[in-house]
Amino acid sequence: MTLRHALLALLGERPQTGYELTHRLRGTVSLFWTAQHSQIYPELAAMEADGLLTHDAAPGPGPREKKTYALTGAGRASLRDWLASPTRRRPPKDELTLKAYAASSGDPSVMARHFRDQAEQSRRQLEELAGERAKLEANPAHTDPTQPQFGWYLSLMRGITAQQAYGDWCDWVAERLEQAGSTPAGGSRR
Amino acid sequence: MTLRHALLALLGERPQTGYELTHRLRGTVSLFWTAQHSQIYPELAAMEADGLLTHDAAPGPGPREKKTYALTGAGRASLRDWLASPTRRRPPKDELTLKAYAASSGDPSVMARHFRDQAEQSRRQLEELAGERAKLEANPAHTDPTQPQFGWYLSLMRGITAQQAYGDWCDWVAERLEQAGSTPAGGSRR
DNA sequence: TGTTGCATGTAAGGGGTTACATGATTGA
DNA sequence: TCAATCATGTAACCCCTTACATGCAACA
Repeated sequence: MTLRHALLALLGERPQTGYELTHRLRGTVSLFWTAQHSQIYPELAAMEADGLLTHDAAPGPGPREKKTYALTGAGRASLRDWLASPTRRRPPKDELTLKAYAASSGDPSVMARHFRDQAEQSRRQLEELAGERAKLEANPAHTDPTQPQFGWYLSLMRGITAQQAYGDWCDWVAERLEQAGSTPAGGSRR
Repeated sequence: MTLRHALLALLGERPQTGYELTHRLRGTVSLFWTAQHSQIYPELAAMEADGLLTHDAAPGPGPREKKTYALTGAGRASLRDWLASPTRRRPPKDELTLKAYAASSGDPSVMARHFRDQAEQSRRQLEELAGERAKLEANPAHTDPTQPQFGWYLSLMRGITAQQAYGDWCDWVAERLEQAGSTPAGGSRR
């Protein structure tokens, strides 16, 4: 139940609606956590039932009320507990690395193009992230550990360094595959 | 249904039992894909029903037969198709980065220790991976694109570079948090 | 008039983890 | 005798994605 912690983390900054939370989990936050609105709305209701949240209702644009959720004391305590608790790292699932693992079963030149594409995509995303970084660094709040921008900056840098490593690896793999593709298959010995 | 592709990738090297596959998905392969036996056995049965696999049965140690699965022609074709198909990268979920994001809601010095621990753990795992790397590099097959060791090497290097970037980031975060912890909270202005 | 944004909800189904269940052989 | 390794299977439950469903306001 880590979605719960993600929502506590986001609501720790300020009260928000499910709609806002959904959009934040598609923006920069999506670099390390994602969720659909269909998951978020029921979870917010469950968290309120558990006493972690309360909401203010206002007439909404559609047929239903607009609900702005805020942390309760218990919610804030739960957030602090989670931040202090040990983190178990569960292994990421990366389909592209899996393909690299099975490289000997595929066509080297086709796969090389594949990895080049992925590297290219990675570079494009890095440019976007560099823009975000510049924005944050222009604001001195990103060095103040009591401001949310501090955490934003830390996690953005994770995104940038991870993306950098990923892109570099893709290029390296592509090179190895291209070398393999130019010398005829099975060209070593047999 | 990517578990299916992972199993195709592993069986592409040689025929194996569900038990062997389970253990490989806990060793080096776990760096980029994992699965439990409770997931694997039914999937192998489903793949056989779909004509991708066949099995040889032998008397097993327990009450049931031991089944060694091998790719059929269709299985091998499916593996090649997958390798040539575009990969959609789905965002990884990283709880530690989420905690960094929420850093302003926590105690800097407690969190700093947390990130130091994680960096330490990362370094220990890197040592293990370096051992694996040395083993592979001692075997010249790791440069031959027709040998499974070629793919093993590619994916192992992904694990190493990713782990390196992760550990470095953890250390960097810890430093920032330690600086914050030494100067009294809210020490900028107000 | 048609699309985008705001705003909330439910349902179906796939994927994954944890736990239950069985039983022989080997080594401490 | 007790634990670990080999070996396969099922059941319950949680998490997540995709799709269905509603309806107002603003803008092109």
